[in-house]
Order: sequence, then C-alpha cells, then structure tokens
Amino acid sequence: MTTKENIIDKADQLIRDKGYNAFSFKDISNDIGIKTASIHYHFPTKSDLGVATIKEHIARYETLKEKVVNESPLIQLESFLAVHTKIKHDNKVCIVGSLATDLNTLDQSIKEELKIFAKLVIDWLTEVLTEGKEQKIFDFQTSARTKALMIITNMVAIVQLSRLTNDDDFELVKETILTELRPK
Amino acid sequence: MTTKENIIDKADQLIRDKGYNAFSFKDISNDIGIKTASIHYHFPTKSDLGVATIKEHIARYETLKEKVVNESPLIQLESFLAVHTKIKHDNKVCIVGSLATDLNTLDQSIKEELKIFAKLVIDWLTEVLTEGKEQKIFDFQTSARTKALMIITNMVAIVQLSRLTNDDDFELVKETILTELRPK
DNA sequence: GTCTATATATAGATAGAC
DNA sequence: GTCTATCTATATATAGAC
Repeated sequence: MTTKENIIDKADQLIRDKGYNAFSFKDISNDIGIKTASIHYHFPTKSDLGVATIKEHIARYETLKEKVVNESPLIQLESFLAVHTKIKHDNKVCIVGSLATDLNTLDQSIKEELKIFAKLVIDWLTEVLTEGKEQKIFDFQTSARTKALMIITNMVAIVQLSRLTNDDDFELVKETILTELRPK
Repeated sequence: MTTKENIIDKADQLIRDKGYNAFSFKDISNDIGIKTASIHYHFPTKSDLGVATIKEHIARYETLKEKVVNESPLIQLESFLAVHTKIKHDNKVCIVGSLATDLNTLDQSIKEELKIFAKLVIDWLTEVLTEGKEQKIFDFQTSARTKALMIITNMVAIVQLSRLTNDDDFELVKETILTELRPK
C-alpha cells in the first residue's frame, strides 16, 4: 500500500469511527508515522482527502458489483448486507451516514462526491431488487427503489443505533430484511 | 424562554444541523447575543450542555407520549412519524443519529444520556406496535421490538440520506412504513 | 517525498470586574 | 448573570531545507 493509499485508509477509518470534524491530520500522522506537513503534500486540503476517501468507497463498490454481477439477486443482496456486517464488526458506521450528519459543514466538492456514492448504492440495490422480484426470489409491494431506500436506511441507521442499544440488534434487523423479502 | 432554555434550544439546532463537533459556544454566542463566557456560567463544559440537550429531548418525548396515551396505536405511530417529519422539514437530522456517528468522541455522561433516550423511544414504539397488533390495526411477522427497530432506523436514516438524494424520499419511506403495517 | 518551523485561526475554559 | 481579558491547546495550512 502506498503512503497515499495508507492515508486514505486511515482517514476512512477515522471518519467512520468518530466523524469528519473530529478527525485531524495529526491523528493520521500518529497512526502511520508521518508528519502532518507530509500529508498535505499528498492532499493539499482536508477536503481533498475527504473527496479521495469517498472515491475509494465508490471504487470498492464498483469492484463488488462486478464480482457478483452474475450471481443470483439473493447473493447480490447478501453481499450488500455483508458490507454493513463488516462495518458493524469493526464498530464503525457507514460513511454515508457519518458524512450526511455533518453535511452542512462540508465543502461542495465532498457533498457532490457523496451524492454520487449514495446514488450508486441506491441504483444498484434497486436493480438487484427488481431482478429478484422478476425471478420471484423476492416479494414486496412498493416500488423497487422505495424498497431499496427502506433496506438501505435500515442498514445505515442500525449500525449507528446499535452503538447505543446492543450489537445483536444489527443481526435482528439484517435477518428481518431477508425474511420480509421472502415470498409467502 | 430563559437564557438557559435558549442556549439549549440553539445547541440542539446546531447539533442536528452540523454535528456536535462542528458547533461551538461562539455559534450560540452569535445566535443569541451573549458572550461565550456567559454560556459557561450556565453550562460549565460543552458536555454539560450536551447532556442538557438530550434531557430536553427526553422531556419532550415524555410529554408527547402522555399527550397521545389514550389515542389509538395508529395515531400514536403517526405522532412518532410526525416528529421526524418536522425534523425533515427543518432540514435537520435526528439527535440520536447525529450523536451516534460522533459517539466515540463524546464524554461518558453524554453517551449514557443518549442511551437512555434511545431506549425510551424504542420501548415506546414497541408498546405501540404490540398494542396495534393485538387490536389488529397493525400486522407484522417479527417481534414488536424488532419491528420498532426497523421503523426507527428507517426514520433516523432517511432524514440523513434524503439530504443527498431528494427531500421527497422522506415521504416515500414514511408512507411505506404505514402501508406495510396495514393488515391484508 | 518528508522534514522542521511557523503562520493563523479557533476551540473550550477560567479569572475577576461589574 | 454578563462582561473583558486571557490561558492553553489544537486545528488547517504554508515555506523552505534536505
């Protein structure tokens, strides 16, 4: 991993651990043993680093999509849910939720990149649900996009809320999503 | 409204607008025309103000619960949803979601108060759903508490996510919650 | 590409006058 | 209860040596 990739990785961990406005270049400096001035060489401003971090998420999602594109809709949905299982396991939150709560403090460049990422996820899950319904693997009454919003919001918020209740609540919600989609 | 109440109100707006770590005593100072040193007279530390802000939410929820305690479960559920409709209308996010993303930066006192608030909301909605199912006003297959988690996470995250997509997505999710609970 | 040194701004917090 | 003045810490960011 290059220094640049290392910086992005640490920024990502920090944003999803304690929020964009609570993390500093000093945190990254301490973590990877490089001075803050050197971080500015790779990313002139904190916003540049924020944008790069979201772009990394976009790239990872594109890779995941490709990896499962020939699988069944159920496998594809499960791979979406697995992303959040990993987030929960790491005791982090989703970057969309983290940055959305701080949105009114962020530069336009970050806002725009985040909107692109959110749309990517929603569109993908909408496709998966549409395909699953056609194949009678999933059953639901509302539009596929709305159902995608329901599932995404369940995942985004349960990783946040279960920090306050019980880690097991994550599994309850995840299993209920799958149960409710099963045809009767 | 007393100065103390005014400070809490502004802190609440700021936390739900841009996040706990992005708001400062100077923001409140500017908003209500009082020096930051005077705010420290009412709340010695920022954490004290944070705790007081959550306690205010708890008090408001207790008042709301009492107000609708004799109404039907549907009216009670709608009053829960209306809280979030107001949040969305104000272009804010829910305080639980906002503080949960920043949780690892908060003092223990704030964490504990937030857990009390989260439990209050979950327990209330669980009761409402239980009662509604008994009266055959609502139909759902999972446990009442799990269904409460599903609905709360929908609301908590859609106010965040719709900042990035479309404000109308909030209504889509809200209506779907009601539709999916209706007996077939 | 990384360093030291530094500029500049702002944060939370306290002391003490009024 | 609010003020002025100040302390201390930390933030993002830049200049210039190596």
